[in-house]
Amino acid sequence: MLSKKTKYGLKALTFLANRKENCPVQISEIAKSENISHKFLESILLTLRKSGFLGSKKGKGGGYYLLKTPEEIFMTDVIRCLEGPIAMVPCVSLNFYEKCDDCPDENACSVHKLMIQVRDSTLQVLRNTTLANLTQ
Amino acid sequence: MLSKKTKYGLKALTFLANRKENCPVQISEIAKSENISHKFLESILLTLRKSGFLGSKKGKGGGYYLLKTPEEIFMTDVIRCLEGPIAMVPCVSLNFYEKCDDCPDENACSVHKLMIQVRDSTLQVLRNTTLANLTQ
DNA sequence: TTTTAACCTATCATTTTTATAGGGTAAATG
DNA sequence: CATTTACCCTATAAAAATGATAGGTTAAAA
Repeated sequence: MLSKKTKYGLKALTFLANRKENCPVQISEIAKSENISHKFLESILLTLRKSGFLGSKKGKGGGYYLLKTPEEIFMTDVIRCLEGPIAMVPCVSLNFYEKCDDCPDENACSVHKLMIQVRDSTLQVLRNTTLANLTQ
Repeated sequence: MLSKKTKYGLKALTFLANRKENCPVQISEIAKSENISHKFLESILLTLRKSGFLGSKKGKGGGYYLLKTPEEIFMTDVIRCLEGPIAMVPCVSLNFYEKCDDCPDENACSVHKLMIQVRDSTLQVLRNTTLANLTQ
């Protein structure tokens, strides 16, 4: 299940990408338009800024804006930033690998086998989708 | 992230499918072999029995056994039984559909759009994989 | 009738998720 | 240079989901 954090993050990014001018947009404006709690959205945008997706400006007329063009923002990167691993089990994760406690040999594990296939098919979608594909 | 419930359930099913004879196997034997808590596994096998994947026999020589051949047990069905929806958001779920609170129009939602694609690519894998593909 | 092993319900502990509180800091404005 | 604005940051708490345990019940075999 996709967390609200990731869902809201994607909606906010889409909102920014849909604007004609890439000038700072206030948290409040995004929160209101997308029905998101202001404070919760604030923490999400902060994460996106720290990961290099967004820039920010303080004070009057401040807000958040995209640091890249929508075409350059890949879903793999956004989801890994907000949601964490794309794989459904840590033992098949490319970026967040972890060994399973209960598995003596992961090459013999049936779940491992299946989840590699699921991961790869999900990756194929996410790698070929950018923020630009979500707009309009 | 795949729950332990689903993971353990898949491992147990694979364990049963890998046996030469389809005779009752005790919970304890599966639990020991797969490093799963006996009681937790018990509740999982109960779920699988109630959904028609497994049969059971009480008393001495009792245990659980497959009710279908491994070729007839599809990953879509097992995962929906143990994990719930395959989709990452309820608004794109085929079997567990729910409207989102925050979305006035889901056809205009960027997340909705993306998650339909992810769902479909995952489904393609799970629909084409049976328990038989996980064995040996 | 004793033993075995599944059946069933309730409960609890832990972790994760979601959300809120409240003050701090930088920038624009007049 | 004071005031307002709006992002920055840490801590915390409420809620939900997950993982695990406890303990007795029932059916079947020996």
